[in-house]
Amino acid sequence: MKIGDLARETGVSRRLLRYYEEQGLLRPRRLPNGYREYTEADVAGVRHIRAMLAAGLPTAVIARLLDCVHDDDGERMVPTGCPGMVTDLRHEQQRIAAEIDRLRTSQQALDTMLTSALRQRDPHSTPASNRS
DNA sequence: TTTCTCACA
DNA sequence: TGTGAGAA
Repeated sequence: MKIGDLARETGVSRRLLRYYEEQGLLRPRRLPNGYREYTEADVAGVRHIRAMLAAGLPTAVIARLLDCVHDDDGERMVPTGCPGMVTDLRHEQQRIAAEIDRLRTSQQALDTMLTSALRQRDPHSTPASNRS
């Protein structure tokens, strides 16, 4: 199928499908006219890519992990196990945990600034309620 | 319709 | 990570 067909079937824009190829996530073969030719397997492939992106994985990692996953009769993405896969996932999990810590620190700093700014404006107001 | 590239958020 | 525009 051509890029427009895959875009329709997956709901992912043609532009984005080209971007995924550029990142090494998809490897369509080329027709003599230079057009990309995709297979049915690429439909599942795009679903897997979307799922991994949603999990916060960067494209470089997804490129490695994509071959370590297969499709469970129609719907689910199932890990088949690859050397290094668990290591990669653990590493990403740690990276995300660190990122959350960093964001928490930012949030705390902003809360402090906001509280003090509000006190300047109205010294009698109660502290800002923090959603944390 | 599709390709690629440059620029940009 | 993802998009828009322009030219072929």
